[in-house]
Amino acid sequence: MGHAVSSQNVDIRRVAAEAGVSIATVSRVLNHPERVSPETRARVLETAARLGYRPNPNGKRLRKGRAETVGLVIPSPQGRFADSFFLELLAGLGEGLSEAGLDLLVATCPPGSDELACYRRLVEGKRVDGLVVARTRRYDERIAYLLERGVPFVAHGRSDLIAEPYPYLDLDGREGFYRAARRLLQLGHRAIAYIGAPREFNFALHRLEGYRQALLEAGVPLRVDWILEGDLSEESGYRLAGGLLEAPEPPTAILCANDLMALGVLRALRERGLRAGREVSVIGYDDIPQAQYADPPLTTLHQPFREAGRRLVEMLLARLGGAPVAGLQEVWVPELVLRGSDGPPQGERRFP
Amino acid sequence: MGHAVSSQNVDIRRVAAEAGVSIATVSRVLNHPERVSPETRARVLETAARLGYRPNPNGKRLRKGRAETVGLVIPSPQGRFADSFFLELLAGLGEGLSEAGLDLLVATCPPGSDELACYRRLVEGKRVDGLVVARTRRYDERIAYLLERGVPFVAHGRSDLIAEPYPYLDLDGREGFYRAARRLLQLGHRAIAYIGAPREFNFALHRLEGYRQALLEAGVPLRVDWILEGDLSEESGYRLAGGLLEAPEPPTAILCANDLMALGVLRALRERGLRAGREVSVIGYDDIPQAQYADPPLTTLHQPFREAGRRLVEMLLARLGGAPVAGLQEVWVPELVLRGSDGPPQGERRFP
DNA sequence: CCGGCTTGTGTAAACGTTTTCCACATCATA
DNA sequence: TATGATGTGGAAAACGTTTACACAAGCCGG
Repeated sequence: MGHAVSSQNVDIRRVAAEAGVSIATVSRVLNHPERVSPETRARVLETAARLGYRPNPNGKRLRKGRAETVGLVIPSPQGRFADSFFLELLAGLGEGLSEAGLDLLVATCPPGSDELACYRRLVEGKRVDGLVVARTRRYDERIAYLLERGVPFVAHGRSDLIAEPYPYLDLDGREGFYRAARRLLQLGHRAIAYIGAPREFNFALHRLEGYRQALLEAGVPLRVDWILEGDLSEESGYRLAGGLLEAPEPPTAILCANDLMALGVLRALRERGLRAGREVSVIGYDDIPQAQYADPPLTTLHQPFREAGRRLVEMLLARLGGAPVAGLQEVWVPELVLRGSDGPPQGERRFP
Repeated sequence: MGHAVSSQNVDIRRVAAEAGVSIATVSRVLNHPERVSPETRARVLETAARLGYRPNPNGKRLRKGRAETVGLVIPSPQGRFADSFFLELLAGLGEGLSEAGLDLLVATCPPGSDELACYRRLVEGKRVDGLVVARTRRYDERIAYLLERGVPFVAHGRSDLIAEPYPYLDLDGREGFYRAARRLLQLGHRAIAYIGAPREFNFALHRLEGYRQALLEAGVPLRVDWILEGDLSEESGYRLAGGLLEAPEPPTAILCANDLMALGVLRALRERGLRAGREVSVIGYDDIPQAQYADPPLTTLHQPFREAGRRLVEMLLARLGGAPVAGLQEVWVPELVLRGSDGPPQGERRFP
């Protein structure tokens, strides 16, 4: 009945005194309830609740030698931070972690500073028990570092050039773009260009590979002047699309390694009076929020980032619990969501 | 010369022994360098560096009774998380905090759960020394709670219904929309509609007030059927714009309380074959990344969230240092950035 | 030449937990 | 009734810091 007390500074000692037991017992009630008799357990729980007792995390952390915290480093680029990926991931991570009673430590890495230093600060400063590594690169020095130090972590995305096994959850860009390209081929397209991502990123090669495979299977020869590399920005999509469209023989479809570049392509089309989904088909990748408000709404590959975040937490928890890496490698297939930016090619069209 | 040692478990005792001093001296060297003689200081620093010593934050936190951590609670709505606001803010906070040697604890608050519980967990669980409160509401129970408990915090945005003073940094929505409305008036518009935000949010009233003031000063009577309230989503902008445009006497300009709704308005216009910036002018608020890629690019009010984040850290630091609230209340004026979605009204136009 | 002040360092006591012993009942069993 | 086995709870030792206090040495002015 007693309502909450001014829980200003109630520690385990206070609870113990109030309940007429030793602090060890209080601790046991909270951490190993089965090792204490039901009567005392009930009594302790009651007084703890009455006093509003919350174990001080720092005492706990110090004693247990753990941080009870998981880290995430977000690179924060110079300009606008258009990247909702991290926010979605964050939501998933946060939900999963709070259920597990762990804290989430977020460090942002300013553009200039080297990223690895941020990781070092968290790891060597014992601020986290484990980490989530996002946006993996082809050879990812962060992963190499964490493996070398034996720090538990999970990666969102693979890093193909790292031999040693580690836990990851990846979205299958190869399969995704294989499906996207097949969609275009089935619509009748044969002149399909590809605007890719910097080779540094691991996913860049996977996506390109999906595109190649689909075309080769369909007997469509690859054209080297239709395989471009952007920097993932809207601007670069716009620029590269301009080049493609001005060429004597422009493609009838353009596949983009991310939505931002696809939006740039849409802009380039609009400027030339071309309609996406009619004269030229465009497919993106990521399904960022803007995609559905684009004109026309962008056909793209959806990646369930929030769900990925939740799953990553489960995997990390397993890893922290000592589970072997073997069972902790997953690849999900992104879903092709059809909107308005793709359609059958229009045979008669010709533009300079 | 000696290169880094296997810094696996080097604690202050180890450094002390190696340097031939007591642990107190090592601690002093690190925390109060001036209280130790230059010679020993140099010797200790050298050995600490050689051993790769990093003070264990948990020991420190326990002893000092502080968490050395600042908290931020991000509400994570159900659907897509289109809100780059938090990411920008996060970047600013992260940069500022890491300079100050503080950690940033991010908690995400799932839609169902009550937000206050998240704050309570952080505060009463002694997980943070201070908090940043974003997206303040007209009467903000989070602020009331923090004030009541005497927890240091800074708010991004004001909460008008709270009497007691507290530190905040706000963007002046009144002034912002006053300027936006004046811009439209100067272009010659007289039929200006307003799509606002839920009254629950504090900024909603400020923005509306700016709109009203500008119109009243210009002698333009307010029309109640032109003052609408959306829910900040693209969808609601689209829907409300539809209503405005179908009316017998549609407005020539629409002011929106955020960019997302403005994008919805643009979509509604496109569907009706109307061009934003020609037949109807549209101005948004926030300058989200999508704004510059919209068709046409959206004229809007820019809010420097990252800079705000940095400043908020400074303010919070001052507050943690015991500075009085008085000097910690700032209001910045957002900047009107002209893009393509506004223009002079076209007198002869009429549509059903 | 001595009391007091300054300067530099060491000793030891916290900070609030968890956990490893141990001690003590209680109880069934021989 | 002695003897383990079992269950329960207490005492105390960590975990790695910071800091109040004590102490020794050196310096100063009287």
